[in-house]
Amino acid sequence: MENKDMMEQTQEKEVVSRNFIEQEIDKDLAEGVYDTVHTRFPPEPNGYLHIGHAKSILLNYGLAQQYGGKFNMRFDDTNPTKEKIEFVESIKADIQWLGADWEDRLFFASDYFEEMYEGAVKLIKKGKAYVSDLSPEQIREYRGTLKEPGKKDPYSDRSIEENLELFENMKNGMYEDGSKVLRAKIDMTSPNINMRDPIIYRVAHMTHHNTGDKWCIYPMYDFAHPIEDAIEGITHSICTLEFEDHRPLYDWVVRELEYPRPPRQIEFAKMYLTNVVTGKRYIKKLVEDKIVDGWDDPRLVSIAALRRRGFTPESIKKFVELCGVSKANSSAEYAMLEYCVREDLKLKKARMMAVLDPIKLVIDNYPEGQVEMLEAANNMENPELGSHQVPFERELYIEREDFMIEPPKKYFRLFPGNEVRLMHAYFVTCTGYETDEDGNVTVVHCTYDPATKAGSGFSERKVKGTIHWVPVSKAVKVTTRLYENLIDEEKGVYNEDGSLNLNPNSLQVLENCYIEPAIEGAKAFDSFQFVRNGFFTVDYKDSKEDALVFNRIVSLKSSFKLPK
RNA sequence: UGGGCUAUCGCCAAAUGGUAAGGCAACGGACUCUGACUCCGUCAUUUCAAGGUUCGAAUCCUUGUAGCCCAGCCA
Repeated sequence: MENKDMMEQTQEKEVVSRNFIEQEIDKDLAEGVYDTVHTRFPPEPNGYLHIGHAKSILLNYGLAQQYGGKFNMRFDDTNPTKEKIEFVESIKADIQWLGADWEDRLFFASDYFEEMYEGAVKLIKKGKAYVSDLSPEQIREYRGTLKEPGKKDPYSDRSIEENLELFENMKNGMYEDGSKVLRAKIDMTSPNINMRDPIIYRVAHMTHHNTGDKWCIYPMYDFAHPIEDAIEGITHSICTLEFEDHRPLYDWVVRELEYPRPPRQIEFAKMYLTNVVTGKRYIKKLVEDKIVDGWDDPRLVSIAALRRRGFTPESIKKFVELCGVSKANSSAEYAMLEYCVREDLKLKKARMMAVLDPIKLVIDNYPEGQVEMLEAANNMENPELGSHQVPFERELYIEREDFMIEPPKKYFRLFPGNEVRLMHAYFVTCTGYETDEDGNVTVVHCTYDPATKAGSGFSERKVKGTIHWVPVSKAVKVTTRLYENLIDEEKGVYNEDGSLNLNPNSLQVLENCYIEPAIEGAKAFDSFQFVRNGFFTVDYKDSKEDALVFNRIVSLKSSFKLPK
């Protein structure tokens, strides 16, 4: 039964168009190049993960799932100068949160240092690698430029025996950092700079977070990565576009090292978000400069920040699927991400009323001191989420924007003489208002019609507007933070003079917000943030609770636009 | 003539020589106890440009144009 379902699903998938990576994999499988699919996510532990990594994680994991293959987690920790153990844990946590399961396959590139060393020795023995004494400056000089070929390294003719000895000496710590490197002997005149005798080992006397002081030579990415993939039996090594030029070298390494069924590198375009700072190094700098709270500041798009902002793993997964995979550089609109979280949460979460900018509403014909409990569905579209009670009384807070003295045409909310519905409660008709000496409205007066109680089936007349409210004496006062995305990338993260180009309204603190007392746990939170177009979620940094979703607050983004 | 890659609606993106999917956004309208949701409708005679091949081209060819990546002992 289950099998049948799965087959149907697969067939359905096949009708739908496949992305170019899936097509490549299909071909490999059909041609018998591989008989399984094994992918991996290989971050360097030098920072927190962000939305861009989510695409890679979910892509790699998804492919493995889809083809019934395996997915590995691997830290690409071949450069101890940049890596920290603290990032290892955060990365693992973020990936787990996203739901990518590496099962028992958690690896460190540094665990393969021995095999990589042997690989290097093998290359030397094949006459395909040599130790060079050139200084970093000389190496650069000899490499040539983008348009001019490089020059032969004067040390490239050393004998195999000499290279072997020198390389062993490198390993044994006989040379200072930067004084010697091991180079692959390929082609100094190649139009592809990566093939001009790339450095594959460098000397770095440094304590590694995983291997400690065992090594003082470390392999370079271009040499290490293909070996890591080959050792783990990776079939499809999926990475981003900037590594396209490195693929010939990747292939060279697995070929020269004679790995059977060598892995294959496939590149796809990174994902950017329009008008949002997505670069890892920018995020890092904003954190280090303390421009933001930390790596999980909700104005960022790190996984931790998105989590804190109320995004769910499902919403991010959906976003990645919606974006698709291609080789064209592109940047998705933030609206698409918001759509995904709305879509995911709308049936899943309880909703409640809240007022961000309160103004008092007095129901003059409602008995003073009377409190009545009204039933409010937690989610009107999903009755399974049940309901809660909201106390209703003579004095309420409503959103300041939900009242206007002189409304423009098509304004459906409260204004003198107009009747609206108080959500989950009664119809009220505005009878007047009070102002202070500056003319600001301080209190709105109204009368209610007891016959119009919600759920009573009243249908004699209809109203166009329904507004949120909260009981004055029982509402919970909270401080709300409204977060906007931080940077308009078109202007650049940094101005030409080096100053930061920040959105000054990226963080608004609203001191005077009220929420319903009804939902358990709500009191525990003191700050909120919102997802535009309808949802209001709790910032649950200090709570392990999932985000509550509030009902839409009309004043946040009304589709009613004031005529100019 | 350094090399590599890319170009399809405001934003993603499919179409693999057979007559331009879909989603987001936007805009109309219906519905509504959230101006939300839902529903229904509109939104590329044309695929960066110009030529060519073909009965037929987004797909093939030619010549251009634009953008991205590469000269770390980073990944």
